[in-house]
Amino acid sequence: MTALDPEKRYRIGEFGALVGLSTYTLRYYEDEGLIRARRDENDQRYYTVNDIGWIGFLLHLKGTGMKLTELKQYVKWRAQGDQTIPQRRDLLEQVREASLAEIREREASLKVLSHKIDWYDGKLDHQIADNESFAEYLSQFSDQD
Amino acid sequence: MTALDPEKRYRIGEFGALVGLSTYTLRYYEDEGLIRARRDENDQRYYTVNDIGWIGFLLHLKGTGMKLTELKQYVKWRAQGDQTIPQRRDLLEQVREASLAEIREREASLKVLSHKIDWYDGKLDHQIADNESFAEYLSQFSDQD
DNA sequence: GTAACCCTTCGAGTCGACTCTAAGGCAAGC
DNA sequence: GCTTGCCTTAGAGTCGACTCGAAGGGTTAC
Repeated sequence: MTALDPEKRYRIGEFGALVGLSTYTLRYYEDEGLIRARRDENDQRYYTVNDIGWIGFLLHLKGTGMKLTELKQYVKWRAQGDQTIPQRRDLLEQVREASLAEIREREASLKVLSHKIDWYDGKLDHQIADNESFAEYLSQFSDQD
Repeated sequence: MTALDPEKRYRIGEFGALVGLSTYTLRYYEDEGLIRARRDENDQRYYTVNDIGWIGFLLHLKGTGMKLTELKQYVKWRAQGDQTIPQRRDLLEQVREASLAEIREREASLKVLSHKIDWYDGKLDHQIADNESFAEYLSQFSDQD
């Protein structure tokens, strides 16, 4: 069991590599108020393993399709304490619905794409094209190809 | 049963409303070689119900996350006839994999977001915050909030 | 007949989220 | 002592996919 030292200071470059963000992006996020970094006696930023949690959470939110502006609003509310929990909850709920809708749309599109791949596979299987059944097959998707 | 007239000519504005694209976008796609429009004796574009199929298919491909550049390549190959079927198939396959990977990532992110919503709901239920269990709960996600 | 629509070219603007450069300067490791 | 990394501010550049505007002119619908 290698225990990670909670005191270890990661400088911005090292930390960026750890969380998968460039130094540019880390500073950019800091400018935008999404994250904070502590500073050493020479004003150089440093992070600890503790900071991974929050950034990971942020990246998950971003991964749902949440925009930076929304993230900024969220962080702002968070800084205002527990009385903004309803707003934060509602924002996340709204993001969740939008994200689920996008997934559903994408899945529908993927279905069409997959059928097309299947059709290509069929066409590749037996070189003799049966254009009659092709047209029939395609009519399922209102796809003229 | 209202049969739609396959001869009916839709001008660009009407057709755009039908497929959910602006006239700008339709002309743009045409410039990019993705679609074609017939012209009347005065060089005005027109479309028929027949054109809906291809555009719908395109929009489905786009809906999987396929980029315009990829779409353009696809259309180019399509114009070259059946000998490019393997390339087209492979391109679609590649798009499919990328798209599925994105869905999986988004689903993982959504799980985190949903847990957070649940947690807010719990917190809203009983006003007395139990910070001990909160920290415990969050540690699941390596989320410091 | 007049408003609303369509045509062309061509270039500029928008949005989102970075990404990088410049300029000038400190700091740490080998 | 020199390379590499970090600091600042401020602004420019990138990518993708539109979106719009101007200019100048034809067309369609009521």
